[in-house]
Amino acid sequence: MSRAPRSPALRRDWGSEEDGCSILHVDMDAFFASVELARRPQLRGLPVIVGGAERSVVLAATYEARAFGVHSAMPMAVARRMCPHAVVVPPDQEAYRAVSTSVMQVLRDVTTLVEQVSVDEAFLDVAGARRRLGAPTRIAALIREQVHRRHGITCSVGIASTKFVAKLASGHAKPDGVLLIPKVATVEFLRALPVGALWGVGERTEASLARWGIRTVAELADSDVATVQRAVGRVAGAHLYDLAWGRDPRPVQAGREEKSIGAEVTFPSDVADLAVVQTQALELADRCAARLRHQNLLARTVTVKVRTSDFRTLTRSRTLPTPTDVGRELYLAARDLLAGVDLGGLPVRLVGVRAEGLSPAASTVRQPTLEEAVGEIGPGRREAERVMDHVRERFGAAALRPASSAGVVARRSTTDIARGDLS
DNA sequence: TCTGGGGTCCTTATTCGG
DNA sequence: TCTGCCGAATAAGGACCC
Repeated sequence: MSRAPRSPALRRDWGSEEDGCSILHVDMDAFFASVELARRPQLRGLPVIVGGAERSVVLAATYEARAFGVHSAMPMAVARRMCPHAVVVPPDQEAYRAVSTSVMQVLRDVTTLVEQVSVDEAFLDVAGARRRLGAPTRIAALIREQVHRRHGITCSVGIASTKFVAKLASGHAKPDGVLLIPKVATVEFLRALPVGALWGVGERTEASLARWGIRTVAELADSDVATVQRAVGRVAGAHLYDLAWGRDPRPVQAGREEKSIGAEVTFPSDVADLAVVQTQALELADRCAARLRHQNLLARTVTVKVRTSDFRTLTRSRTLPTPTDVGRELYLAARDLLAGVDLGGLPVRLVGVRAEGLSPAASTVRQPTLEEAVGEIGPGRREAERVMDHVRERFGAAALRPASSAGVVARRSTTDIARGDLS
């Protein structure tokens, strides 16, 4: 699902020397769309778009849909216009996660050195697996065969001496291919690319570099480091310069820890009533807290995010006196923060709640807060939320909601309740 | 054309304690 | 006691990635 620019001409034979090329980047092809096709074979050969209803973007598109100019992150309204006969499938994150977990297991059977980057891609360091399984190209073939046999989906693999080049290589191997960039060919491969291909160069950075006459990786590599740093900043400049010369010392890191857990929603239409925004925040805080508890983590900082109708994004954050995994505590902080945001009289398009400063619950000392002492929140509240976790586990996420966000549910017909629905 | 939801990382400004 | 400096922590925003 990478959006980095590619040059078709670079999908060629760069040599077969595999020594020093122990990094593999495995990337699923049109992942969400492929999963949908695998379980609905009648859709094969058709332009298929995975995406939500109104006010959303394309999450994945089959190559048939891409032929019409549809690509991921494109507004759905635009995609439908470009390809009116496309089959639109709503996303099923649970199904994608399940396939992802199974694919990652295939990779971990190759080596323990697997760094999962997202739901559909991962880096492997196969230096230690060579004796057992053979050369990297052979390992890549093995992985591709296994993934296809188990799930009926294809993936592409990039093989190189560094993570960054392996990732670019997998992008150029797509769809359903393998590309090896021998160590000696690295710089030549990179020079042909536009700067936008470099990791960390998006629209803004690309424009900044262009103002200094830098449009290709070759131009960047041939520039003075100081010039690049003036264009994009000291740290980023030095980093980009190194990447342009194929220098990327970052190792494959297995088992990276999460830094934050968040949830956000875009309203179907903009909301002017702050009470509605706060009620939504309650549900989001609850979701965050449930995930914290599920992973045995506590959060120290709460951040709220608000996007106004003019697409301006504001954030406000607060560090709690003591770390928590209680939804009520996250919500109280979020509610205060929301009340303090100056929206300039504009209605709200999106609201989000994020928990940051995470630490393992087992090793974090929790001091009772004043609110806990007077009983507003605290151990009792925490136990209640744990019970709710169990109910949701058994009866589904919709089984329980905070009372103040249950207005819609309350108005549902009694037949739902008669059918045994707990809400 | 009209822009999701999940994140990470970096920069800059401010505050606070020593 | 006042002032200045420094570093760490916090807060806000923004760019970027999939």
